[in-house]
Amino acid sequence: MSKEITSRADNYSEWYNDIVVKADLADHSAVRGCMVIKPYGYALWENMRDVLDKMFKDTGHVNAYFPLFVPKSLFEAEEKNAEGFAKECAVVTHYRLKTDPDNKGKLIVDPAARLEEELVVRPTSEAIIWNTYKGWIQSYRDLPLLINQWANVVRWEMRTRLFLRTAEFLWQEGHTAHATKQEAIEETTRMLDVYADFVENWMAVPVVKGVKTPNERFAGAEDTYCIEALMQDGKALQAGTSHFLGQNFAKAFEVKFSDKENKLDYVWATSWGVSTRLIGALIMAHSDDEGLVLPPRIAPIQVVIVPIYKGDEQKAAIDAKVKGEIIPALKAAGVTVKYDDNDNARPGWKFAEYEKKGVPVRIALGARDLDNNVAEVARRDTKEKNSYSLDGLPARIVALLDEIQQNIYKKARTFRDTHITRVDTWDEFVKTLDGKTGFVAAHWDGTGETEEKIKELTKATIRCIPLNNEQEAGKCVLTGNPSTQRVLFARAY
RNA sequence: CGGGAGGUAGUUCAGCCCGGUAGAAUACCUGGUUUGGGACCAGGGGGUCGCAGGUUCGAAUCCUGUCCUCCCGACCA
Repeated sequence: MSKEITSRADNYSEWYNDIVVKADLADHSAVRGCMVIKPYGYALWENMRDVLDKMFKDTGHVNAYFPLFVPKSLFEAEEKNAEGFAKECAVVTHYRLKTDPDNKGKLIVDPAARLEEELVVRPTSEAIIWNTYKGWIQSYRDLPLLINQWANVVRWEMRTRLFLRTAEFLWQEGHTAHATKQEAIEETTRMLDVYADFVENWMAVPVVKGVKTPNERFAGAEDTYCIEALMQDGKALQAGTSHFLGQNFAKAFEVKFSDKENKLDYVWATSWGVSTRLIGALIMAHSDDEGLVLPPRIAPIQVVIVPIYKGDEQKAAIDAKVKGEIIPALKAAGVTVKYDDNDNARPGWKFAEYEKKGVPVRIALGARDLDNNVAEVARRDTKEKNSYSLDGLPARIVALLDEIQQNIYKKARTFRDTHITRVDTWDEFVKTLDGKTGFVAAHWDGTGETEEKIKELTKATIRCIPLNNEQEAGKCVLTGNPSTQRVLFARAY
């Protein structure tokens, strides 16, 4: 039945690709490393975006839009940031094409149209934004400046995977300026909390909040906070980051403000972002060998209704019930519903199709059901089917959607919790990574050298130092040097 | 960027070694019968064989280049 989708056991990578393509989320494009997000996938992104956008606005942020291009001189102003991204920047060098004199009908880059200064296609927007903020901020009265933008960015990746790592992707980036260090740090953690709230309560993906080690930190940041999620194959995925940028960008772009005492000081900055990568996380956290499994709260279609009938008479009776009563009631209850009465496809085909696409609830309604005043309700997460009375059906569906949301979160949560393994020896460390997989909580001596060595030996990186981490004396799992706390290691996407 | 595999109908693939009028299944269209887990019968339409060169009387097939995809590495603040 599900022969179209490679099973996870057979080939996890292919399974992932199959889900993306066959659930109609996205396609490869003619451009290397770039994807086409299809309407169903984009609808999912729009739902995610709308929820996040509201959360940002509820925490005082406003949206704006900054240019795609960053002059190279601006880009290089904050040295560490520029260095960090240098290897993966697309660069615009010319502004004109012309007809190839040697090859009619073909175009070549016009060598006479070279730009005096190259333009970097933004891999992130700190540079252009801080250059702009310089003109917007004079006094403490202009602060805090709380701006977000929804945009595309380009990072020239060697190896790409739909949603997880593409050369161009969609995201939001928040860029804020504050009068005090304390306030900027509070903003950083506030937005981390917003991300965790969204990913756990809307996407139903449990996350660990933590801080990155200096090695894994955003280039140009003082501290990088992150939320880390665990995928079904036991690999970790960074689902969002929030950076405390200190005064690095303020200094690089000369952004000063006068405080109440009329003293000049550099402002304090944060930036934070989540991207279409979240869709990759969503897929790998919940989906199964039959296809996508979507949490009801962000599913583009929450309920699909499939009529089962013989002849026009039965169809008319079902139509009347569905269009006249069920759909209006569901819509009134805030449920997104699709009635698929397309006569070209048989019910069985539709069942398989909507399972593949991860629609949380399916209602099948036939003539027999009408006689009994019931409907067959199937849930995507457990594949259970039950008949429910048509009286009170909308309320039952609303409750069921909520149950599904809770259930898939719990399932992912249990998987995550049982895949955090405390280990104290190198032997266990390696065995856990290779066998059980998941997060390994181990002592680390705090040095970048040890972190590098472990990465080299096992391909595992320190995903984060969890927030409010328990302090506990121990010995580094690799070097045996003293350590004060355990950190989370994992192989990661 | 290295190593391997691949690109032929909307899709999955055969044909290529050994050059000679482009194939199957499925999807699609028309008509009919159907409809409770991927329906059936009959008829029909659809492909510059990724793209560009070359060899040849003749290229999906041989040669060169190039683009794209997949797998494994390297890379990934």
